[in-house]
Amino acid sequence: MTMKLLSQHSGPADNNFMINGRSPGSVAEALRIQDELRPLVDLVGPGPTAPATAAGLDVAYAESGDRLAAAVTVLDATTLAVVDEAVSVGRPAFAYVPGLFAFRELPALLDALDRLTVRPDLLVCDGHGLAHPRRFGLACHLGVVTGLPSIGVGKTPLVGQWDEPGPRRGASTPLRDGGEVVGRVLRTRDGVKPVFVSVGHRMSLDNAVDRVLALTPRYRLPETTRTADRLCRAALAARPR
DNA sequence: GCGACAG
DNA sequence: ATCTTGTCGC
Repeated sequence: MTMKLLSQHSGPADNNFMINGRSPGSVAEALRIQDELRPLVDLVGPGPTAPATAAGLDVAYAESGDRLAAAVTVLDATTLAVVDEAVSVGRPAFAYVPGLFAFRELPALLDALDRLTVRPDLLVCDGHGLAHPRRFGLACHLGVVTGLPSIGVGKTPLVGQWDEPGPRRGASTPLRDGGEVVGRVLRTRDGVKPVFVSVGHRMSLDNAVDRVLALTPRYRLPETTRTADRLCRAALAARPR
């Protein structure tokens, strides 16, 4: 039983997704919030090895850039069938600033999460977790705020250096930044460009890599991300202008 | 000072 | 993120 839910939110004012219940009003404030929340990240995990469900989260923007749709899809982790989904249409809550990306999409994503009827066992985010300049990317932020285990899967790097992984699915190399391993560069399919996997919250890196591979039976990106991507794009198309 | 820079 | 034309390959 797939539940489709659509909501409208007016912007940052009605979203309590951080310590004081509103979006930051400046870069300085956003940085301060990251500093406050970062210690709350659970780096021990190791997280669920056999989650019943896994959620994909993604956001699509209108060409004007003044409107967005955030989607969450919950998949049966074994069959990869969608068992629940929700969308929220709204406004970007913050300017796009690399390193502060989460503040832009978090309100809408949390709004969508609130509308799910199923509480997922794992969040798979389209963006980095610990592979972030201050070790607090979108996946960490989402994990801390929801309390759910989370993984970051980025399509392009934000920080770090790495060696090219082998050409076959499953090959991976460490992603290093500032003398520490912050993620893994993972080949999810034979011969395709690798993705950047990092821990978000309540997960070990090894488990995160395993979960991503389990969610990637056919394409470069996890099925969770693909279903969420289609959903938010459809939501925008359904409400043009 | 000059680039790089998730989505 | 989104725009954008063709091209290569299954």
